[in-house]
Amino acid sequence: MRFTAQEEYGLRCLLQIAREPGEFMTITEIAKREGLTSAYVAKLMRVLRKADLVKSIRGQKGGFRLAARPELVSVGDVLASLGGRLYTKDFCGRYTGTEQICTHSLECSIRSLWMTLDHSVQRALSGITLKHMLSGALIESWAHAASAQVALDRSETPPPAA
Amino acid sequence: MRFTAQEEYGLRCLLQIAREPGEFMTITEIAKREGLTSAYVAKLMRVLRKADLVKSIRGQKGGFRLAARPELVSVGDVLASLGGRLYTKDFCGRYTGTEQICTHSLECSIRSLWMTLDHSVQRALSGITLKHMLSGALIESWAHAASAQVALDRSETPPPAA
DNA sequence: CGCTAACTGTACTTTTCTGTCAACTAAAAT
DNA sequence: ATTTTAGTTGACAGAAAAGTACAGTTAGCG
Repeated sequence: MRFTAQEEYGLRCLLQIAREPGEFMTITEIAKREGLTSAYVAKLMRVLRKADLVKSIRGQKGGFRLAARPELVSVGDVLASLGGRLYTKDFCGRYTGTEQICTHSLECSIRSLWMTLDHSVQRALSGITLKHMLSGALIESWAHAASAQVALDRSETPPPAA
Repeated sequence: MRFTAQEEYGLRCLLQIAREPGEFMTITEIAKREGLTSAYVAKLMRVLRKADLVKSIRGQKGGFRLAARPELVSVGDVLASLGGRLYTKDFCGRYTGTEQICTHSLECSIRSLWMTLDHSVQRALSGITLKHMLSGALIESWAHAASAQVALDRSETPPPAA
């Protein structure tokens, strides 16, 4: 179980854009700030644009901005766009037979496990928005040695009820 | 964020072994039950053996058995052996500078996010053992439309306090 | 012993994911 | 209109993961 490069770098690029609200940031600028090549950033931005997470304009004065305000953008959606979900319905199809059989066989203990883990991750992600990331709310929650979720719930900017 | 093939198939093989307590199961038998090639199962079993999750004996009458009773084997440990942890300390090293700088920069919001997710996954996995997987406790927890963790806590075989 | 069944280890091939490149299109400035 | 800046696209090369092949070792059995 691991994060993909696309998730890591895509989220970073999105956060760089989110830091300058209202402005359009160019690929070159994002690349410079993150220490990535422009070509790679361009590829990542394409994914984010297709997921409607950013809006782009071309030509001079072009660039990218968030499609919505940071407090409305769930990190869960961002990661799902960049790297997909942990568990999807077609997961079983690649090896196991029909879903009915699967449900009663040993393999499906594993399917349930994957569902459980996906559920946990979604739960943890549900209340975290780009704004939380920008404000350092997550970092603080660790500094206080409490669970991230609990700390977020008490922070100055309460997350929406997912 | 996704599961590796090694996690999926390695855990399946381990569960096949766990189904026949006391016996030694051969690679051929495991491969047959899971529909995998013997060569691939052999590779997976090596990983499990090096993690001390199974014991092997060679020669005729050889095979594999669990190194410990199913109720003592945490699925979290199994997955960590097969695919590593979601977040590790050296994670930042591959791109960011020192940990101090990292803590106060934007990238570290991401580091905190990865830590949060790792924490959630570990929490979900902490109480799940091979025995739970075998007994169908996870499947039942989904059938009752409750969170897996809650359902497990109430099941006939209470998980150890992680 | 010698044969056979079965695990062990290394090296190899194939596939998938990362990251790059070059050619293209759009918009603004002059 | 031309030039320049900047996003768009698809094809490609390198790296990592997945899966295979094969030669070697161990242990039972006759």
